[in-house]
Amino acid sequence: MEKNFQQLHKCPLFAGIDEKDLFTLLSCLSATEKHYHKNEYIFMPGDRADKMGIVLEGKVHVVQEDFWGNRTILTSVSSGGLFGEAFASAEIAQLPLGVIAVEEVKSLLINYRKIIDTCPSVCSFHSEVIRNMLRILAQKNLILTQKIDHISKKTIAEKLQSYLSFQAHLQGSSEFDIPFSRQELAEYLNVDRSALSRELSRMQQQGLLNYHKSHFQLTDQV
Amino acid sequence: MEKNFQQLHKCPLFAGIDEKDLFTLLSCLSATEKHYHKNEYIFMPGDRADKMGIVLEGKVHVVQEDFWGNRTILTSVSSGGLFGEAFASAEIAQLPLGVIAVEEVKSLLINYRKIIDTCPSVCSFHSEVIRNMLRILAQKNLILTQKIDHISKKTIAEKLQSYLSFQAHLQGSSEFDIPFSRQELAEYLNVDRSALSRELSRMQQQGLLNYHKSHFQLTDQV
DNA sequence: AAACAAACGTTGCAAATGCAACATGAGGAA
DNA sequence: TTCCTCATGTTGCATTTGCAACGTTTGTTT
Repeated sequence: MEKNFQQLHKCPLFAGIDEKDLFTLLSCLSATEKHYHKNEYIFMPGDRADKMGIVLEGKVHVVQEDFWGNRTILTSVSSGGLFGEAFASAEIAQLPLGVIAVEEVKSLLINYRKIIDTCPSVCSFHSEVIRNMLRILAQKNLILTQKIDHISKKTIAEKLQSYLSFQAHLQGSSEFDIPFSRQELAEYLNVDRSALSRELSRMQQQGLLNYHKSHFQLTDQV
Repeated sequence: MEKNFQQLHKCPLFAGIDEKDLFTLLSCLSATEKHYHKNEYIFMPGDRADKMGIVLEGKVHVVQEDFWGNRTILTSVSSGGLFGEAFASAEIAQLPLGVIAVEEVKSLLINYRKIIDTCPSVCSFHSEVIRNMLRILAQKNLILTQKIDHISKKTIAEKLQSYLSFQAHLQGSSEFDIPFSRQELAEYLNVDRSALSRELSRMQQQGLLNYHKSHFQLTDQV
């Protein structure tokens, strides 16, 4: 268990909490460590959504199946990441999706009530965890909103303008590097890689921007 | 101010809080009511993101401008709705977007610190507000995730299968009504209305479903 | 240097979609 | 009833995109 404390310290849910207080906090939260084999379900669709999990080791997939049986991987969560936190916090009764171990997984499960119900001993770190939880949910919110903003544009060129403008603003300059390769950017924007290259090429011809690999420079119209 | 209390009672941020406690709570939160004229900015891009707002009367738009000056309306918030809550909760320094009054607006502004910092008088409703905040952020999270799940499918048919499967699951039956008109559904899925009609028609021919207006029945393949 | 692999750019072509124009049908008002 | 309006369905056509195949560049290995 000891070595996992290192992991937990990096987990955003425990940000700002002194390492020496972690054990106290974990017992206060009744956190339990569980191990799962490859392809084993951690949460099944229909389970009560009263728990959330932290991946300590390994990788899990959040998966969903539609009416006709088509299976989709919604997200992949690796070491330090959370799963089930949105359903627990939203106070949803039943999970509409499953969480499955992609490989051997060590995970920490926490009952959500233990987080929001103030504990009898009124530990001071408890309120810190709640604030972290708020920050995590809100940040994910913003990330999701941005992504929708980008991918809901009609054409690839518009998606690119939206994404690149956002990056320029984020990095405070019209010249910047993006954190994606072409293939990754294409996946993020839900478009074909070669079609994306084609559009970038066109936009450069039109004088909207210059680029090389992952380095971009947006240019004002003259 | 009195009549606005009715509104506030319906605001999810104050769910579960007794109406008689609202005034105490509001002063505890240092909530201030402000009025805005049509086209007046409530928040400007670059403002400190330390406040959130509740629309009491009227309607506001959350707007963004990209590098080349293209303006987008991200969301529209009307009576009872919140704005700025994600940025405040995410502890973002500066707002990357603006909030503008579409018409005459009455709004309640709350400093986010007042919500998460436990107040000296330790009012019991305070923790209720925090729990509400968590629920609101998490629910919005799920709504956004679902939308991304739907619109990130490649074809219109796949988007429809994703959306309709979700509705079927939500309503617990393979026969259900959707809360959208065709035009609204097309906007939600980011596709053309007539193209959407065309796909629905095809899917019915293929025996995947039956529909009439907003009533749908998903059918198993025989 | 030579050989290879990986990432990216380019392009022809077919499929999907947007767009526009029109048809149909249901419901409301006079 | 008749007329009108609005939501939805239908369809031809142009554009956009996905897909596949191939060319180019860069960096690494031997």
